[in-house]
Amino acid sequence: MANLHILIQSPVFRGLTEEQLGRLFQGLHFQIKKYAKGDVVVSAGEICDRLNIVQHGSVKAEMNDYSGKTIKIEDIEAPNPLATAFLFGKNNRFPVTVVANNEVTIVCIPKPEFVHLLQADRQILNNYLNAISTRTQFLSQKIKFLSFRTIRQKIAHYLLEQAGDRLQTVEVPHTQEQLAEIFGVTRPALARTLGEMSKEGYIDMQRRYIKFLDKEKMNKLLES
Amino acid sequence: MANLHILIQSPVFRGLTEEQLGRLFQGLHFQIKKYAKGDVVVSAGEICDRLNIVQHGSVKAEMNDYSGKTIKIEDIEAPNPLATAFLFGKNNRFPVTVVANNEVTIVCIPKPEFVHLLQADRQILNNYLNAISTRTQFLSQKIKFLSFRTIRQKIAHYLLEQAGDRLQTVEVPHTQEQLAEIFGVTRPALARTLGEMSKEGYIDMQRRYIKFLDKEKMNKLLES
DNA sequence: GGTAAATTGTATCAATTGTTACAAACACGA
DNA sequence: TCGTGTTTGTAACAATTGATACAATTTACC
Repeated sequence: MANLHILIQSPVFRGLTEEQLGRLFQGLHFQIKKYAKGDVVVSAGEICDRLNIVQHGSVKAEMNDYSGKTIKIEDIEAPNPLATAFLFGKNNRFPVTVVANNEVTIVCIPKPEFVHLLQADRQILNNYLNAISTRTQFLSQKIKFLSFRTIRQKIAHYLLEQAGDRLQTVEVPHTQEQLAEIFGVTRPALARTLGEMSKEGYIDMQRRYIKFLDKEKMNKLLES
Repeated sequence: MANLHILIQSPVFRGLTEEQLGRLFQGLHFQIKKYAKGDVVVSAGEICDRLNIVQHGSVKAEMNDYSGKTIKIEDIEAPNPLATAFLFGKNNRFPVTVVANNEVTIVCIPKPEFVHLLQADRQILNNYLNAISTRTQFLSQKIKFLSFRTIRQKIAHYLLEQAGDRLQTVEVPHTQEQLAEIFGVTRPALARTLGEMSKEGYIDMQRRYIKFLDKEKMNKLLES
């Protein structure tokens, strides 16, 4: 059997020993597919009825906008799975087209077989549930963030979150450039708003260190 | 054993027969808890190490903003589960405080026991995976939507999505008020933008019926 | 300590959207 | 048919942010 042990490093099979992995894959019905650079691994709209894991190489996920132009979404390196959110759920079609970046091998496990794996091994089950759940949590957070209208609100939310129980000073672990990226705003707009909030007595700011002056006032920003 | 058959209508146990459900719950270690109106079912920050399903009655999920004021997030009616995304994944703490709206009973299955159920019954496994995956898909869609900056882009995205393969006319199944809500903008702003796009030759609009005049031009709006 | 690169502060103007208000068109039941 | 409530069209002004440019400050490295 080919070099499956690399799969132990994938989020789905992590935590297994080589023996366990070997045993589980014995008698399992699966394929290993090879692709050359530029080959289409899956097309957008195709039914997702199998778990694909990149074994070697890397692939890119692309999307077509409505005019047919393709936009690159992300790169997926070995040994990571493709589109774990579309193997189950209401929408069982790949939302993206996946293209090989170089010589690629893909481990391809049909959905019924994978369900067997989930039932047979608690570690795999936990891994998979954790992976999807973590993603859901991440997306929820992101939406919460995007739903704040003004930059002031985003700043307030971010700082209060960072602060947690600490009452005084927060060291921001990002540059303004990065923060602006996270907030989805331009860097000067962020700096301007920080400046305003400083002048208006919300915070006292020394570069990366931000001190709360009036938490109450700041909380009110988030109430609209 | 109490009236567990109602659980068959919950997303987690749907598709099971009463016999199957009965067999699975025999020997299962679980609790049924009762709460009076106003009781706190779970507090925000509490560790989520069990699956809670509302068996009778309804509960509300609340969140504290940073100033301690509580905001109602949603109501959960029987027979639906609480916080399915936080039983697994990196963050295992409830993000919300759950309070009983009336007399409530909650079926409470410890995580290890629930993992047993997932392994023992393929239907439950599929139900649970489908539930989380569908939610992930929903959130992904929503984020894609929120990531469009201008109202024109949101309109273009929405209309092209609605149109699908149809080339001509779309009937919008919402009022402008509702659409504005979905887009996260004010109603007059939406109407204004629709008017502009009409004048500029993107669309021809008769109330709920919108006709594409220049799909190419519209696609270009989404390319920034 | 000095220099180049990175980071931050600030300013100006245009574009977009929110806010508020009111009129016009439509839908529906009496 | 006539009102009445809902939905849509439109307008004026304020607020917010994007875009762009450049100066000031800090940091890192030699």
